[in-house]
Amino acid sequence: MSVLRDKILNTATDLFQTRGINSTGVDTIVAVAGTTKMTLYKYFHTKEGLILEVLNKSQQDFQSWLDNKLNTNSKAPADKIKQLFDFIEEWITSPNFLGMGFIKASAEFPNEENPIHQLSSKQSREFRQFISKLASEAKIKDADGLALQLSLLFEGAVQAEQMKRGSGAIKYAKKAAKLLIDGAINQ
Amino acid sequence: MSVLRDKILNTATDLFQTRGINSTGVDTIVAVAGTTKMTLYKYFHTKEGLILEVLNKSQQDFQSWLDNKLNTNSKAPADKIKQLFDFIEEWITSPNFLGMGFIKASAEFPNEENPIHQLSSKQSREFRQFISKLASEAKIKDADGLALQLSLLFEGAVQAEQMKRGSGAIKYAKKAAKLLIDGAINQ
DNA sequence: GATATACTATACCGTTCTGTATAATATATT
DNA sequence: AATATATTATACAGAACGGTATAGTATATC
Repeated sequence: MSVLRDKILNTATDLFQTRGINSTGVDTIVAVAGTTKMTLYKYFHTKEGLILEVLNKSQQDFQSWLDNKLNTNSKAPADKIKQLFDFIEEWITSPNFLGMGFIKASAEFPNEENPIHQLSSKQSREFRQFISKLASEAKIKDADGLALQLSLLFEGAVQAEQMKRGSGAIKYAKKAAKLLIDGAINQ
Repeated sequence: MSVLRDKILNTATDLFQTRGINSTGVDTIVAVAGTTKMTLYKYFHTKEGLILEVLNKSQQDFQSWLDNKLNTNSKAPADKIKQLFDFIEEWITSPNFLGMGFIKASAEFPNEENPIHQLSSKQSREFRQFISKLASEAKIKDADGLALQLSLLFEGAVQAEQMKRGSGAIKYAKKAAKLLIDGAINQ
């Protein structure tokens, strides 16, 4: 919509990931974005509103990127779930990788009543359901079970990479995922 | 050492887990612990010092609990790694479970230069090395590789449980772990 | 009884936080 | 030229933050 609105959104996304959400004040956001608080509060009514929008946009961007990768590279339904972790590896090892929004946000807002925690939890659940859909389309019997296991490997690998850049965790997550997927297919 | 020192440490541990570290002020800690700031700053020179001690004690407590479980229940070396996730399940599903300190702390302090992040990262690495030692003693060839995979499942399951209490993620993590362990043994 | 130690109570400092009020400026539309 | 809109600049309110200074109390030891 507005160029300044986008600039604020992108700046906040970056700062939240690199410095933490609670440690990033709105003054810092507007200073880095090159605007003022009045403009920020015109587009986002509260800091919490901004955080929620940042989380939503981050997840949409990630999901769009992944959808595109899967749709252009994988033909058969079974290929998609088999290649899923190849693209996740590409995403995690990219120099632009700064972490997963909903993983960090849920840790900063641990209370399950908190709207930010609830959105994080929802995004995690929806991503798991997305994997489950891929598994279903690949005619895997216990699609939900496999999806849960793969999501654990995914979140574990992201967590490991957030703790130590270049951890190499995703390589082993990929191997484990392959084993679980092959096991689920031959069942 | 001192009863008040312990009270502050335990109160801070609880509040950090349930409300977040940055969202918990020292005023709140002393109020809940039933003491004053003067006493807190007598035992812990800074809030950061308190956070570091909380993380250390939490990890020591967890590791001691797990060591004890493994030593009293598992006889043969191979039994230990096979039963590891049984005890992790017991820990995660316990009503006292509030999450893993180093996972949340690393998310709240994402900068790798930060002492709190560095301690979190160290604790994650040491736990992985602990699993690797179990695998080695069970004569597993790629002990480090298996340990990394199991730690991903572990951290993924903890993350899932932090997001949604009663997620049931650990049940599927256990199944996946069994598959990976059996695969690594028959190699 | 004097002294040391542990702790409380309270007030405060300087800073930072989210959020708003007010006035000025720039730009485009009518 | 008049008007609406977007944006800046700045100051500030009110609360919370980490941390300290000061004075007083309770308890145990010598």
